[in-house]
Amino acid sequence: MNTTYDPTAIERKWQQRWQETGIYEVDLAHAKQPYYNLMMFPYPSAEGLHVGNVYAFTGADIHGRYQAMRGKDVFEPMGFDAFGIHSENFAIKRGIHPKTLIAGNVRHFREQLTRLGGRFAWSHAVETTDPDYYRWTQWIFLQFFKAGLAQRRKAPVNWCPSCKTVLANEQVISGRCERCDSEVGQRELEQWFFDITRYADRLLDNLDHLDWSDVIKTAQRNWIGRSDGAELRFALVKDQAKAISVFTTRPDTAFGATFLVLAPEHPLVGDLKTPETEAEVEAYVRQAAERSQEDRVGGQDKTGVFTGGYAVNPFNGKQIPIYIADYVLYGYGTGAIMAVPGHDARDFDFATKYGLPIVRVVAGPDGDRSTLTAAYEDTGTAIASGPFDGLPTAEAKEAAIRLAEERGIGQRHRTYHLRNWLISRQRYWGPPIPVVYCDRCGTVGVPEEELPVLLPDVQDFVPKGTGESPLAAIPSFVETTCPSCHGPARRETDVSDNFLDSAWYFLRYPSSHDEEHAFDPDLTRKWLPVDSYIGGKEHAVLHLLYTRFVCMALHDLGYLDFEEPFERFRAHGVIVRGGTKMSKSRGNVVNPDEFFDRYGADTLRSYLMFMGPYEEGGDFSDQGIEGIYRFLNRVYHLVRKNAGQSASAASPDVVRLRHQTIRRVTEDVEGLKYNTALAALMEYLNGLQRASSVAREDLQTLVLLLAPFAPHLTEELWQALGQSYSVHQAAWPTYDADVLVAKTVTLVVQVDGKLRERLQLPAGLDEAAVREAALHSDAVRRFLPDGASLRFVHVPDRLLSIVTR
RNA sequence: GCGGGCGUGGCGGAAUGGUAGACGCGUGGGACUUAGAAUCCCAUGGGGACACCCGUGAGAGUUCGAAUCUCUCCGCCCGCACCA
Repeated sequence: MNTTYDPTAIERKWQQRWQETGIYEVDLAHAKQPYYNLMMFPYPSAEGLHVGNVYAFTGADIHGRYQAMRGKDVFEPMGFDAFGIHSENFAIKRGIHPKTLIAGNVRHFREQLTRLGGRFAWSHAVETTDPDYYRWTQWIFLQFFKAGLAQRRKAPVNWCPSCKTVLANEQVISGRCERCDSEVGQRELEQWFFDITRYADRLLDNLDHLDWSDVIKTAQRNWIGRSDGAELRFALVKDQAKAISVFTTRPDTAFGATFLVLAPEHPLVGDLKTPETEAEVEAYVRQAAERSQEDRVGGQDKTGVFTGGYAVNPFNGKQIPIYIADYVLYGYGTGAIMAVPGHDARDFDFATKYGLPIVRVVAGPDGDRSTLTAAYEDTGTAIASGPFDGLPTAEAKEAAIRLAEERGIGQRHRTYHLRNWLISRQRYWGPPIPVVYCDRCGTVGVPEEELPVLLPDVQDFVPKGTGESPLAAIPSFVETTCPSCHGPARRETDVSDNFLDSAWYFLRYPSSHDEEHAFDPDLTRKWLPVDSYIGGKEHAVLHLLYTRFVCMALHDLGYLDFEEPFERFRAHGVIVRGGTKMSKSRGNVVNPDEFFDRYGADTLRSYLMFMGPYEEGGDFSDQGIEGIYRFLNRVYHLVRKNAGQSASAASPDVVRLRHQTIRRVTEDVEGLKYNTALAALMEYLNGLQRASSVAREDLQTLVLLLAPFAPHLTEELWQALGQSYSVHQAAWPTYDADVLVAKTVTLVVQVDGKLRERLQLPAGLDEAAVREAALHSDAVRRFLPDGASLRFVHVPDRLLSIVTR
């Protein structure tokens, strides 16, 4: 008998059997206990599956396998997110058409995912680049267009000079392009937007009820960035009919507003300048336009110039000067602020630099009214504020808003950090936006029956940087007829953002073969919302926010009966190596293929899960993986050696250990604490190896509990134990709480908080008996002063604490 | 600057108010072997006058009892960042 553990042979054998028997496919229409187990589908890069993907998918797959053994009909689909700038840029670099490139990458990814041993329902795989898929991406665009949620308008937008396209706000990271790290500039362009800001309140408020990792909820709350305050109008001195609107969260400090500041791009700047200031103002505006976003934001030193104009502070009637400065952002609020240097640090800096008056209008705690040496930004009591004097900040805010509304100089207002979603891209590799421009009929949506608008198969797909997509250079694509009047018309040549493709893929999985609908109403009702979604934190405000928005909008349009797509979302951690992030430049990237070859998928899966808590990630060590490999070897040999034995009765200790292990592993797997689940299995194995005899049931339990982690090895051992195929369809073991109760316990005795004795006692003793036992111990008595009065704290079966003080 | 997380042996980590360091790596010793590999067994936080003391980033506090709760400080990681 060959008893060597040969992962390569075992894994190949069972992968083939799983495929032949289709055990991971689900009868979607008739499933009794549907459980939708989702993970973030990958971007099929040329480098192949990253170990980060392996980590993410393994953790989610273990969850799916566990749910299946709990009797759920688990649907665990997989797909490929293959449109977008990343693969397009790579294709340009290599001079290979992205279509060719992606096909090869997808093939490679599928092989690797199969080697990983995931329980994927491959018959429902989707590829976002498939016309049968993006046809429905275009369909969603059209529904939004018809509902007025998709609009084309001119706006200042982020422009990546290297990718030669616009970017959504979420794709600009500290002033740089998310994809290529180039510095992003601003351009005023006509673009397509999805009006996600209309949903800002719902996107924010729904978070309270979602079972999601807190990190993600916090990130979304911050990104949406709702703030409540007022919009106030300051009339111009020169022309009382004109006013500057400002947004403030502190209307209570309006009496302290000693000047106004406009963003350099503000439309009223032209009206304000005087012959004396004109040259300086124009120079500043020009300079601001040239500076990159990063430069403007980076420097803490504030710059600005006086426009020459004055406004009236409507609260105290004083004339105050109007400045322009680039610390005020055109894109936020109204692009203008009332500067309250006494109570805002930025305004304080600016006022100090340009010698502007600083007035205190909020007294600090204990009525502190001293002269300010720095901005006082906390709350307090209003002073020097006319009718608001003596009111605490919160009340003064309300009073100020009321007063503004009564006098018609402003109103309550709420604003958001969230911007509308810019979805058009001047690129080739994406779904064409299904719109036609007609001189007579205007902007017309492509009729649904004409979808998909196919992406033409062309040789030259390199972006030109003219602000137009490469598609604009293809007359056969551009020239068309108007669907409405049949006259000559031009197609939209921009493609949609890659994040639109991935904002609905999980709706498509169950309906992947449906040619009539984007998603079948019955299947969708049965399978959605998703039961469990696991993915990376990096998508906290990109994918996860867009997805929620798309579902909410589809719900409002009557296509979905839920508004939140993911009931439960868990963010997994990040794998590092040697304490630092893996990157090509550091040369510390783990190539999964190497480890599949050397140890097998079961070992790599288990090791990745053993490195640390799944939600926190871990440190990959080439030596550490040996420990898991040894563990699986020991499991293999123990089971093989004892498989033939009859179901002999095991010792009570082993029985209790078995039940304890079932409980620990079950609870840990439920809580994604895979590292401690494996530790419990190791302890169990150690216990079985030490035991004089091992019963059949002990081995079966070991195999069942290990099955989600090491699916191939356990399948092999399940067969060796004479059980019927498949271990992955067997029932998860249960434990008996009565068996867990130990007959003897180790009871710890503390004297004044220090551990002095461990007593082996029968379980369930009352306090009097425990005291008696403790006071008989020399180790305890030694620390008890003569004649001291003693106090006792008793924790049954755990501890007795004796206090002498 | 704001928000979130983290800080425990040589290393990854366990313990979320009750035996600090489970489990694994590494290391030392032993068994088996002609030898090695593999495997198995024992030991492994520091100190020590060995029936003890110290120890969870630092300091204080609450408690019979704190890695765990509270406050202050230091350090690291992640997200956002002149958001009015």
